[in-house]
Amino acid sequence: MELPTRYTPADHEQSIYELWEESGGFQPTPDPTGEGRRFTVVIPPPNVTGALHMGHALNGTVQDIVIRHRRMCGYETLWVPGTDHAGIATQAVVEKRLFQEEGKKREDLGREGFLSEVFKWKEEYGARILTQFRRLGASCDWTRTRFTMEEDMSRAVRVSFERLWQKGLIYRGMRLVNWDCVLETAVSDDEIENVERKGKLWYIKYPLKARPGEFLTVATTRPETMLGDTGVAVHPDDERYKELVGTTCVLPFVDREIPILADDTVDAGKGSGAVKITPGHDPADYERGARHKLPTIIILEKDGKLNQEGGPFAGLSRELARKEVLAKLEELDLLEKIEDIVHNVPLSDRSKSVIEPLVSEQWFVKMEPLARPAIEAARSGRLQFRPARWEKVYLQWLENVQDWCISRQLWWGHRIPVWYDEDETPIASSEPLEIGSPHPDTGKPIVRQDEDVLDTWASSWLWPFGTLGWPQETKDLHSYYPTQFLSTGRDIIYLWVARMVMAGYEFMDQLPEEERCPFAICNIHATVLDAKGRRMSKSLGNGIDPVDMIEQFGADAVRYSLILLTKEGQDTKLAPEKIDQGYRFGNKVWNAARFVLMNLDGERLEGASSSAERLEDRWILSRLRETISSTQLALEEYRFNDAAMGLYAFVWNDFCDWYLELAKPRFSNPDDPTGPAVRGILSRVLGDILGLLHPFTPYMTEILWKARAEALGQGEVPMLMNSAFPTGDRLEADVEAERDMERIQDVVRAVRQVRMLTQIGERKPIEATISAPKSEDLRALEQHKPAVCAMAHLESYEVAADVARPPGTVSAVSGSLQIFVRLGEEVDLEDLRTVFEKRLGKMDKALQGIDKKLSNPRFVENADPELVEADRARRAELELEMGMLRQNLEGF
RNA sequence: GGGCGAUUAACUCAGUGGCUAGAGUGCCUCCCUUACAAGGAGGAGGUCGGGGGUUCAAAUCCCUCAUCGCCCACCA
Repeated sequence: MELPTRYTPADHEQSIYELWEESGGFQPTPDPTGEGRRFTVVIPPPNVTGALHMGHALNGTVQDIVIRHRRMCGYETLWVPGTDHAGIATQAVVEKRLFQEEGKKREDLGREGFLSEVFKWKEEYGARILTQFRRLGASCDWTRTRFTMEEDMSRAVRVSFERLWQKGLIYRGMRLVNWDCVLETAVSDDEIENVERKGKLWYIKYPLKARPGEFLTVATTRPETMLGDTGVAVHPDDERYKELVGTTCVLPFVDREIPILADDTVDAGKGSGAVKITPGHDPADYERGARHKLPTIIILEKDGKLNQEGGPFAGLSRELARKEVLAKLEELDLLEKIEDIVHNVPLSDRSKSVIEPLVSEQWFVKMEPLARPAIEAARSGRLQFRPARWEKVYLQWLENVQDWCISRQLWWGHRIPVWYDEDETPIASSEPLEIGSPHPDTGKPIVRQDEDVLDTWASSWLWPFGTLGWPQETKDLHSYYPTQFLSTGRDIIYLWVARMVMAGYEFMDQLPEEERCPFAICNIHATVLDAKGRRMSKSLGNGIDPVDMIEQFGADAVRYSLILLTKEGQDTKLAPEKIDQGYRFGNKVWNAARFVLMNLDGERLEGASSSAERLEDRWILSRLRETISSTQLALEEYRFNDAAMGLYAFVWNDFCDWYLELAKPRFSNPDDPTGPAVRGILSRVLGDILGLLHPFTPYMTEILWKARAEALGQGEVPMLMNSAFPTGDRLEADVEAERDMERIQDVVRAVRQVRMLTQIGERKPIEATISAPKSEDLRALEQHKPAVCAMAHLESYEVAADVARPPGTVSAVSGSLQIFVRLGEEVDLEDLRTVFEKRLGKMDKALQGIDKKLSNPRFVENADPELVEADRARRAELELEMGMLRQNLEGF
């Protein structure tokens, strides 16, 4: 196979992906060890409205790394893909499009007609994001792709609802909910966002009933809601108002007499110290109203217009009503003053419109009983968060959990499986009830099904087992539940993660307690920000499209860059040029592989690891062993960044910069007897590098794997994806080789430094004399002359335990080693002197630090003896090296 | 109001009690050396946000302040 000098991802990615998919490797295959190890991940189902963004790309990469790694380790792996119908979001998108393109509202089409429009839309766009996941290289089992609105999932939702109903955990009630006036539905507390905005605080005078001409002033940011007031509250200890408590005032415009009462939730320091109570339209007032048994008056229609309770303002929109109310108050001289303030305004996540708290009839789930086992799951360690600090966030929400408003006044979603008879007696049923059939409890004919649909999370919380077939006892459910790893963003810890855990414990009760938690690890990935540290968003237009990046740099580069940039859970600022780092690394691997392969020539190379003939061979194999084991450990512990950084350093610094360079003269010389050995080792190390990198950069490694097999004359080999992850089984740690190699690197670097700083020239052949007072250094340098000479471009050198500086030479110093290099006539030593002086300065500082420690008896007594010994040795070394540096500086 | 995270080289980030505090990018010098110039070699550059404390020893642990960001909170 001819490999171009640059890696060109676009030429390979699609065909490689097809090969993977056709191989069946994305589908689970039994653990070959017979131990039955399984590893399951369910994808956080992206919204069908969505397109891949950087958060998805990062999370997709993380999941794919885990899955590919476990697959290569022999686990029976399954990664379940799918999409979420995302009730509100999708309905809003389709409604908007319908209105813009055809000028129609959903009511014009009717429920059936509208739903078929949404399904059409879903068919057209729903798969797009999954296609983009494929481009990323995601090794999902696409034969198991699920959608939260498909029939099986709908049934799962109905069954879950019925079960909660039977346990008495579902109730219907008039409650204050967050109302989205644009989408005309209730939304949950978790779907609103408080945004700080400039506003005004209006001070309104309410006439006192018993004292004509006197007023009680209340302050409000929402004057129009006064039409729904049914009381005024002051703090019980507030001297200003004490005597008014128990009396009444009269609400302007509607002439309602409302009581003035004392409530200790009132903050006397805020506003006027008196707060109007609007139980129908304010959460705090709802509580106060209930406490004091005040009536609740609802003044808004579903679309935000005032109803007949608005009196003279009936029919106006809430915005207009506010203006009119204020104008009228002004006219009546009831407006005392106006203050400018900054306050929080609740906005709907979906429509971005201001939420109106509104009392309405909704369905709720009692959450406290469901929360208990979910809390216990985290406390007991059965569920672990990565990073661990997110556990606190999870627990805090669960411990203060509010009942869940699960009804939505939408059409796109799972219709609430509740039917009513002619007396409006409700009954939940997992099997749809026919109109006219008898009500299971009352026997009276069923007349209608509830109009509302369920919150979208009422289906997504079933995802980890619903996708595996629940409520049926399928083989998949048996085999793959519970899952091992879930990775998602922090913004849905409450919305989704906590609810999935609750659902797992609640609905998987056929399993023993310890197997119900839907996943063992919940990984909260980093947030990808723009270059300025802002969230990427459509409105800011600062998003970086992963698909663009994949097209420009390749999927491997996007994956590797994202992992290099995101130390576990730490947010990252991303700019397109940062993807370049991943590409450059890929290109480095590509070229290293190309170089190795062009020198293999179809030789059969076996037993590479046992034929290490030279120091560098032993060294690279020892380094390889260390890299394999640290990568394996990091991946087992979900430390992706550590793994990627470690591989980066091993491949680039150890393998390319040193081993390949040392290998060059050996196989370019046909007479070199170590040629076969070096080729064997190169092929071995390359093979393992490809295996280690495969979870991170699957495409490129797969191509190179095939090329390697060809170069080795192996013919058809299994794809890398389906091959075993490298193990260091046949490798041993070689401490001596690593130590010797370090000395050699020291010498080479020292010579290079002298060459550069004195402008001898990097490659000019020179001779050297080395003083190596330590016996092991002396041995190493005598033994490994070819390596030193090759890398430092020395013709030859002499080495002895103690050598005086020969005349006409300058010396490079490294540790206890001194390398004397013969210089030409006119050489400028200034740069070298500067560097040596600077180094001396640093070393002197270090020496002082050590002296301070060693002269302190408490250190010598308390510290680890090994540490003290190390410091003594270090001190001796420093002194020696400094002495040599000084001597040299004198000679300059 | 409460909680969490961040603050280390010009930039983006590693480093959680003990080597002369590291990497990538950028910068300076040299090199097209037959894998890669999207490369190689060498170099410059940091009082680790401020202050206090614990310790023989602090970028690292504790307290406090500052700045930035995120989340939660009845937000009149």
